[in-house]
Parts: sequence; structure tokens; C-alpha cells
Amino acid sequence: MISSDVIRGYNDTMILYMLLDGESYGYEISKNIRKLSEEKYIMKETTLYSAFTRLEKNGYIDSFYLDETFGKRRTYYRITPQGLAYYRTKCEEWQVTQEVINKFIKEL
Amino acid sequence: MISSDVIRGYNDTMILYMLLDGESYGYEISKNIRKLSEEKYIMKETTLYSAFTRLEKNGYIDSFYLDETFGKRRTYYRITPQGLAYYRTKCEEWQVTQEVINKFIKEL
DNA sequence: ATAATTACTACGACAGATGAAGTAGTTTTT
DNA sequence: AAAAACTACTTCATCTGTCGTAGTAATTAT
Repeated sequence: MISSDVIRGYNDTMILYMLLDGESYGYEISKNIRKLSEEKYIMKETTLYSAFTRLEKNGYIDSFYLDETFGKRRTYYRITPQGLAYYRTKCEEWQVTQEVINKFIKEL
Repeated sequence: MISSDVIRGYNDTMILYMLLDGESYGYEISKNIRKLSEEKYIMKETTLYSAFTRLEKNGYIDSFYLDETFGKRRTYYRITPQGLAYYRTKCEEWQVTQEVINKFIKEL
């Protein structure tokens, strides 16, 4: 299980990735992150929902409701063009980050 | 220039790496990190020195003085066996982290 | 009826990073 | 000779993002 300190700074990116092929909502995104990471990373609920607030405030996602006649009302999220641009930037940054950190990694 | 939020969780690892082949001190470590990362990551002074405190408190490094007759007195640091063990753990964790994050990266 | 699952929200605590500023000595430039 | 730059740290207050705990509210399973 990966510590969140390590992944800090990429939680937002993971969420945006999950919104690339269409709208989704908290619980579903949470499940999908867990699944995609093969249980190696589980984003805490509080982390997830506070990330939504931040992402929306920054204009990277927007939220809306769908009229559902079942269950508790869900808040759906959709990635914005700015969100996509941000996602791309983070992907590029990630390449550099990997290169840099790898210089400090030695298999002993 | 990589943001520290991204690298957070690996600052300690970078410092330990710098101590693998012998004792060093703050300013030198700082310069070496900057150089090794090809100016792509510059650790802030406050980050560096607060990392020393944490690492020493955790028993991963220890500090001492050398009697120098010149300049301002330096605090030297040396990696401990526990520090080496911790470093190895972080290196292994890093492999997993890379794999996980890479699943969320898409070149568009 | 009750437990489990789904889908959030609120709140306070904490660790690590940061900016700003200061101390103190040495070397280089003007 | 004075000023600036470099070396080598220290203190302090603040910010951001994550986390623990807890609670609300509806639906589905036992």
C-alpha cells in the first residue's frame, strides 16, 4: 500500500484521468482508482471529496446533478478544457519527476 | 522545475542517497542535489534542514562536528544502518509508486 | 427489523514544505 | 576600504493537502 505522502500531488491527476472518458461521481471514481491500481492505492473519501472542491474551484472540473429517481443524490463531475490542459501538464511533469527521482534510486 | 508537492515523500530519500558514500553537510548536499537533478529540482534550505531534524529524530542519520579552523561551523551528517534500511525500503516503494501512477498517465 | 452498502458532508488535527528574516563567517568585486 | 556575494546555518509563523472521526441519508440484502 502506497503512502499518500508519496502520491500527494498526483491525486488530482488520477481523478482527472478517471474523468477523461466521461462524467462520473465520487463513489465510482473511488472504486475505479482502487481497481486500476490493483488495490495498491486506495484514496480516502475525505481526500477525494476535498480534491473535488479544489479541482472545481480551479476550474478543472464542473459538477452537476442528474435527475435520478433512486438512491441518494449523486454529484456528477465532468472535466473542463482547462482540466484537460492541466492533466496534460501533469503528465509531462511526471516524466521529468520520474527521471529526477530515479537518479537518487540505487538498487543495493 | 519540479514542484515540491510532487516530490514530497522523497526528499528524505534524496538526502539519504547523498550520504550513501560518506558524510556530508547541508550546503554541500543542497548543491549536490541541485547538480545531480540537473537544476530540475532545488531543495529549499528550510526543507533541507527540517528534513535533517526529522531524519535524525528517526535515527536514520546522526550528526557531529569536525574541528575546522576556517569558516562557519558545519554540522556533518552520516547515514545509520537504520537509515540505510529505510532508504532501501523507499527505493522498493518507488518502483511500485511509478507503476501505479503510470496507469493514470495517458499521452494525449 | 437490522445490517450492509452507497453517496456524501463537516470538522479538527497534523506533517511536511515554504517564505521571510536573521546570524555569522569568508571571499571576491569595485 | 567598502560593498556585495558566497558559505552555512537557524528560527518562526504560515499554508496546503491528507487523515481520522463522525454523522446524514437513502437503498438493498439478510
